[in-house]
Amino acid sequence: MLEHKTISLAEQVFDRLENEILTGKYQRGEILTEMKMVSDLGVSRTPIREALRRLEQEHIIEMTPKGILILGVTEQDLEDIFAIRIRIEGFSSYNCAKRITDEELAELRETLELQEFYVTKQDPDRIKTMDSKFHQLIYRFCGSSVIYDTLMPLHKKVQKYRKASVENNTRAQQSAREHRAIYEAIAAHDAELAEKYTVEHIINASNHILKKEVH
Amino acid sequence: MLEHKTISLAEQVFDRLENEILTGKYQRGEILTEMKMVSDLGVSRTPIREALRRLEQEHIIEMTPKGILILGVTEQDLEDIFAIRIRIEGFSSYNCAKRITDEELAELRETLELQEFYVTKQDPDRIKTMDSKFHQLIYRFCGSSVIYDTLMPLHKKVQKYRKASVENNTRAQQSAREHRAIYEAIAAHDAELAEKYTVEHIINASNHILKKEVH
DNA sequence: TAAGGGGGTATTGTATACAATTATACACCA
DNA sequence: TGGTGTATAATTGTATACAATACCCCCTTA
Repeated sequence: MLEHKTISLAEQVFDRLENEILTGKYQRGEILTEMKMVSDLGVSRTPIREALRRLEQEHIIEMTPKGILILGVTEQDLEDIFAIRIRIEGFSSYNCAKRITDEELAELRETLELQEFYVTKQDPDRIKTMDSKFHQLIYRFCGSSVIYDTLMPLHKKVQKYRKASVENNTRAQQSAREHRAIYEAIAAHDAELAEKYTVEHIINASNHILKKEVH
Repeated sequence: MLEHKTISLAEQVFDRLENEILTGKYQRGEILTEMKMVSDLGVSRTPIREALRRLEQEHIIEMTPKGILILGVTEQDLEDIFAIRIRIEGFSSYNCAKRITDEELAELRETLELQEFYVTKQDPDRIKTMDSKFHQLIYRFCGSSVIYDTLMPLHKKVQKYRKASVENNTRAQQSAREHRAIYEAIAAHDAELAEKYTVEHIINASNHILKKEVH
């Protein structure tokens, strides 16, 4: 029997607030109050505070006596995030290639094909969603919750900056091709190749998003 | 003026529970209840739950309808942790060497000298404390909250397994020497060397803790 | 005898009431 | 006029009361 785990309000509030902050709904330095969230979300302070504690742990907000200080993700954070991802995201794909199941592979493939489809349709929002999901699936399928917990927060924090990237059609096409190469390596269970292609992909994404591209 | 930030009960409970779990006070699979914690800690459920949400985010517990399920850190987790630390901890030291201030350097040095002192005294508990603090200071002084947030949880999760390591006097001496080399490189602001020595140190620690040492 | 349903209990999940702390504005004094 | 102390208001921090849910045991019945 499938256990249909009910999602608590605390969890829902966390997801929503995290998403709003990481997509740039609030400015860094802005201060909210818990009571404002109570009226905005229609939920009592208890689950809101449980969510806020987690957001504080991720260092994207700070709970101060004046209210909830929005920190978000700075450009400097972004540089550090990519410096780290370049060093470990390949390891994630390496492990994934070694232990992925056929069923998981099918889900990864479907995500990739949707991404390719939306690239031809030039639908940036959906491209972004599938691009992001592709990476997240690899984190999940690599078989290590430690890798997942390490990479997931870094990946999520790039959200706001990723959108501009996929709106560039040339980059969107290139990104899809790179994902295809990573997928093929994983499907062939060629760990070394999957790692190599992933590192190259993160380097390219980093260069594009950080606007360090050589002309 | 120094702002003397008062530490909330939620924060204190988090620190205490995290420490108890990561030092192995509870067995993996064991189930506690919030009410038990209320009577143990003399604090109401509210701050306890805020702490539990954070521990759940770190994947060292799980909040289930039956109670608080202890997950802790498995041997497999440990392997993944070191695989990741080998790849990024050098980067942390690299940055640290580049931007550390004289004041921070003094604190790092004092910690190292205490470690060396306790090694001669053969005091495993204090060796462990100073060994751990040395790494944590580098995370702090590297100037990136992203690096800090990434490495700190990984480092903390090794706690339980580190103790056995420092009780081996030969390894304790070697570890102190390695820290000394890292410190000297950082003090000389030689980023490349600091990175090199740090990677070697993590590899050695990994080999020793994971008992993969070549005989 | 085995399978399925129902009630009771223990637990977490949520809302609300109360306490404590902090910042701010303002008055007062040097 | 500047600084300092105090009172007040707004916010977070904590405790408690209430709701919902899942599980377990036992009873019933085919």
